[in-house]
Amino acid sequence: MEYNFNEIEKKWQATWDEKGIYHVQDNSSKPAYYVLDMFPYPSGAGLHVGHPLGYIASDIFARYKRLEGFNVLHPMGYDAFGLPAEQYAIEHGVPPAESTSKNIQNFRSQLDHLGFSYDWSREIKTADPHYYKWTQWIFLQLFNSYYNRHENKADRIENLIVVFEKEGNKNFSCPGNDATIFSAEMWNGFEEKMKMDILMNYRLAYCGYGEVNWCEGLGTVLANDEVINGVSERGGFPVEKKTLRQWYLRITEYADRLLEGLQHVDFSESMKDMQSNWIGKSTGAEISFELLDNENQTKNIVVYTTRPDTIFGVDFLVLAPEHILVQKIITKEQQQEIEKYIGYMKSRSERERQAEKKITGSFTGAYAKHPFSGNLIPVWISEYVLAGYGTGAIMAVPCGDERDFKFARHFDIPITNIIGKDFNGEAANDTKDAILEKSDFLDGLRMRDAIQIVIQNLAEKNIGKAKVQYKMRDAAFSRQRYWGEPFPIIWKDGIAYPMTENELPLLLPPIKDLSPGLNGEGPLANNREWIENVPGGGVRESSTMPGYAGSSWYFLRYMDPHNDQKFCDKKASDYWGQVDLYIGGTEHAVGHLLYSRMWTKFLFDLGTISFDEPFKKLLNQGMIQGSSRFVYKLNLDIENASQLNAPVIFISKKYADDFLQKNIASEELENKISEILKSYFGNDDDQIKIISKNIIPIHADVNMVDGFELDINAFKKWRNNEYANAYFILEYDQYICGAEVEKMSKSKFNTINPDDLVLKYGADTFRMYEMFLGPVEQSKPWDTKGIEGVHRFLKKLWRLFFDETKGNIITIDKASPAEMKLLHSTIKKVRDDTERFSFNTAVSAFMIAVNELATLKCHKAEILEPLLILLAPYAPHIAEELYQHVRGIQQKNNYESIVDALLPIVDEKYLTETSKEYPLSVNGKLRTTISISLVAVQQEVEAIVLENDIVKKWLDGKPPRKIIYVKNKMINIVI
RNA sequence: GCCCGGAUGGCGGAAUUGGUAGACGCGCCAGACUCAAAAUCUGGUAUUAGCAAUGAUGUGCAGGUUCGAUUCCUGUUCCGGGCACCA
Repeated sequence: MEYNFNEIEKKWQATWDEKGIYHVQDNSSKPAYYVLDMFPYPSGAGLHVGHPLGYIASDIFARYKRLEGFNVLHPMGYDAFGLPAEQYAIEHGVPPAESTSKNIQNFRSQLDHLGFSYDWSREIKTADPHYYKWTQWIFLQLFNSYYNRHENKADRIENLIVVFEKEGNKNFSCPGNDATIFSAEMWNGFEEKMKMDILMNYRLAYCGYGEVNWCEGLGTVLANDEVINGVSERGGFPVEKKTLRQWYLRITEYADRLLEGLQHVDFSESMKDMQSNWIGKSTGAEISFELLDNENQTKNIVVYTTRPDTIFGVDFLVLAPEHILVQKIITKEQQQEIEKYIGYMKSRSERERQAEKKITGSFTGAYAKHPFSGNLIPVWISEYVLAGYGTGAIMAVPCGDERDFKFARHFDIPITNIIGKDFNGEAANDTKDAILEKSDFLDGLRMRDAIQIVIQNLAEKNIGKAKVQYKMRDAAFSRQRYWGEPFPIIWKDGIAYPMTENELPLLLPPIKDLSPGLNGEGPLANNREWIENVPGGGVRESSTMPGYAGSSWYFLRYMDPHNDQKFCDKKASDYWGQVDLYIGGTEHAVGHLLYSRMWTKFLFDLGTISFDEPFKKLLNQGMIQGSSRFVYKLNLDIENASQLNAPVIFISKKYADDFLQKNIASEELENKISEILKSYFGNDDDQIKIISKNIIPIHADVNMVDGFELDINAFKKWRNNEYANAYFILEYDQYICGAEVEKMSKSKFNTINPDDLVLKYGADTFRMYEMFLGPVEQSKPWDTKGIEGVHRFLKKLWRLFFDETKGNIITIDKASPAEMKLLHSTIKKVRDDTERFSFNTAVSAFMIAVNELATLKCHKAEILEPLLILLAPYAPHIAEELYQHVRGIQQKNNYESIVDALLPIVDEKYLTETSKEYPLSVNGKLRTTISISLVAVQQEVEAIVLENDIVKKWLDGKPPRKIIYVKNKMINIVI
């Protein structure tokens, strides 16, 4: 009987499905465990071998936990809203709903071939109204909430209104605008519109005007993390700043908790670093500098600094060019120059400013007074100060800050040195450990220690205060797009009114025209019927929510996916709790992971769930890169090219490399080329003059290349016989391709479709091979070659059960101690490895075990049955097939799936030996081996060793200099 | 520029707490079976000297700590990822 993996896998997938074996209930006497994959965006390209890596890892772990006796929640769904479907609709006229559902079907069938244990009854799609009803509901909760800074949690906006009516906002400063201050009487006297505008500045989901990343190419606004080097992540269109009405999430109110929460989750250090860098907390002080004003009334410039200790080293102030005060403080003499500078600055794109860091700036003519010394300090403007961070103004300390130093140098501003010999006059020194000089009351203090003293002093004089700043901004939450959740908001007289819960879901209307609306509005704005069809008057919000809206809470929905009364019943979320293991790529480090952490904290604040971190442990799978192959096409520029077409010639790697390096063809290559030209042009070869030639590497489909050797016949047929008549210059009778590791993508012809591999080797082989490739967390290029090795292993396993001629060879003989030892050491190794996510070494352990059993000719059910259960998470189909076979042999014929089996446990008694040979070394140098009982304690070991004849001889009567080390592995004597 | 991670045979990688470096797999070499091929099996495979036993060298590079370092420390080079005028 042969290992017919296709048949076996089909059979068991159908059986498991039929019996609903992976459906889990929300209550069980078993402990709960939640294993989650980052759900995919169902792109049209389908799955390539990179996608399943994380899914396989999570499936192994879910199955493993199930065998350990846990009630495991392991669901899957689709992040179905998003830009690509809309782009596709614009280009091909297929409605996004249609293409998305087609892509989902395709994804599903690909996933099904791999034998995953998802509970598909819990499948969710973010574009499904039953789902986005609750996305809209959560948005309404955010809209109807503010952040109570005293209690450090979100609270209903009604409660804030009650406070305003009683005492104004003196205890609840406005997060959207510091300058908003009012008393109870003022509040009660405000018009409705005024009140709503003020409340908008408190809401956790709010609408405001702000500079946004506007992408003309996509006709929409992008989040910071969707912009890469000044162009859009998708499409690569240029992105510019534009002021637009936008919805935002006030995530900055959660900055501290998002930072603090990182200490309680098991994320990799680099992931935590990325998040905390993104949040970018810095502590420092705001300091107010009084302006020495000429005409207008006196104004203050408030700067933000993390280094108040350097206050006496301030040589000038710098404002961001966009700073509101700039226009008010410039002197007549400087007016022209400043305007020229601002004009210049506006001409510079974001990209230019990032690319070339020029030192630019202009003097305003104004001076400020130093808060302590009273010295006059010139005020400058410069683009290196950002309007959006801190107060948009800084105090420049050239001796301590590199940028300030360069600026001072460039504009010949005298530099004050407050750190003596620690400043060499050539470069700034940002140390905190220098002793301060020329610093009045700070003289002689270490800078580090001076910080608090300065802040205290400033506070007493009421000219400054300690201040914490964050780099993170509020998250832009609206898109001028069609394919997203509509906002449940009605605009009436410039006021945003939330819809009520029972009006949800607000359905996304099907529309044909997806072109952008006027004035930066989305496509929905063109659908007047929908926009204006509002009972009670008003118009609907025309923008839609961004891609991350639906993905910020989906992990909660899986716990209670069909509930139409609540987004998730608290009983269900209490039972399942946090996601125990979350697997996905690092690319979501600062986007999705930060937003879902915020939403979870918010829902926790509302009391709707009992945990405020969504993911207990995060495992980042590495990317599987493509290993691209190149062929080298020779471009010939020949005389009379108008009449003659040059032949298409491909050059093997050796010659091409040589050519590309030296930029000139070797004699050997020249000869080969002229040979081809001769045969191509026949007798006319005298006429052919090559003017120039160069080589262009082009991607060849990796599926036509074996290792590095091109299958020339397949290549000729490629792309409708495009190169059917091409010539090939070979090396050693082979065409050798160039290679490079790149991201896997269709356009690079380096994608490998898992379906093909599953067909050829089976899902079990594929699963194990992806794991065997290396640590899950590591990125690595795909290489199909090694898959044979894993496949051989499974065939070998099969032959432990079936012989080609004899058929079944399983026996119910008693196992020998050696066999038991092998079994239990394998159980131990595999369990340890699986628990620490070292799946590659676990696969190795299986290989060693099977090799050993084959050598021992061990076909005993007693050994093989537990081994199969152990293997089931990795290779579920073959394990189930053989397991049922073994149980049949043992006459346990009632069907019980291996899925319901219990994982074998390690019996230490088979692992311990009574004595062990230890290597014995002298001064680290291996000398001999010595047999010592494992139960011996340290003193005994010493005695045994010292009694050893050889050792005695070495020691020559003298005692050893150092104690003997036994570390379960070796013994060493130091003399 | 800053932060984080990494570097081990021809290749992917292993070495879990400082303790016999190179497990396992690929590839390659030789052999068995076969008319032959495939499949399968057996042996070999870091470098170097040697017929061999064996010796020397060896985990990017230069040092250090230690009886002993792929592992810890200092410096340095290269590669990958993230952030980027954040005061």
